[in-house]
Amino acid sequence: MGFPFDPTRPIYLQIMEEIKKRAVRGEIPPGGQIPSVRDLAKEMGVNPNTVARAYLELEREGFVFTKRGQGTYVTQDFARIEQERERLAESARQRFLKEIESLGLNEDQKAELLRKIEEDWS
Amino acid sequence: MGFPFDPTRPIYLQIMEEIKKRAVRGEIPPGGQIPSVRDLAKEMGVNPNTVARAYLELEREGFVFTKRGQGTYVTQDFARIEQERERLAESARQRFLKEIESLGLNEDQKAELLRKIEEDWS
DNA sequence: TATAGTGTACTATTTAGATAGTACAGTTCG
DNA sequence: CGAACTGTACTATCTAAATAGTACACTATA
Repeated sequence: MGFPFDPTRPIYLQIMEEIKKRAVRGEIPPGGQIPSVRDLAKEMGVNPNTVARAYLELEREGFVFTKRGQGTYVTQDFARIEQERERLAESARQRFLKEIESLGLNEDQKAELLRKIEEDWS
Repeated sequence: MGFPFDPTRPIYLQIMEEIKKRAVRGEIPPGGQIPSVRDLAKEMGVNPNTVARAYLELEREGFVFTKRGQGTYVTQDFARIEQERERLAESARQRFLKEIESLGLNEDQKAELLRKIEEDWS
């Protein structure tokens, strides 16, 4: 039990990211129901209030919607989910480039890094 | 003025990372003095106490040392700095791989990502 | 109709992070 | 010596995040 949270970042933000990833991976289909706040809280080992906050923010972003008394569901807009996948991939790429750039590596070191990534993906 | 901090992460951790990056880039040489807590606080627009905490943690890690009444200095151990560069690059790479993996991209999408990175580095 | 499962709205408490302000001891240098 | 720097050590206050507990309105279903 217990989700591997990064202790240096707010849990509710990490829950938001996890829900988005599950939808982007297709683990939850468009219009599909996400776990109830109580279930996910138990699954992740956190307080239900924290999950509720994550769902509230996700709804404000329009990524999920709620049916009162029934549950919370991922948006039915498939393009919205694809857009999220693209956005997450793009920000991961930019964050990586920025971090590497801040280290001032030389060409050889960058090439070596690239080689390792290719190795992982081949 | 004002350093571009990530509001979702503790400032003192980001200051620690910034000091390490400056040393890794060679901006501060081995044994070189880092800014005084008051100067860096002014430069970054934060409270001196926050910078002091970052320096304290950096000293616990052995990355810097202090001379009472004089200042704080980056370790003279060049290997220690190189090790830090390697560690930061490696963790950036792994974080990137993990993030991409969590999105469930297909081979084409991964190849496209790789192409963009190569483009940036060529 | 009762029961269980939804989201949601509270209050209260604790903790970590950040700020503000003050103070002090050690060092350097004019 | 004295002034201007260093790091460091306090106290106090504020805020965001997280927890715990309770409660309520809504919905589906046995």
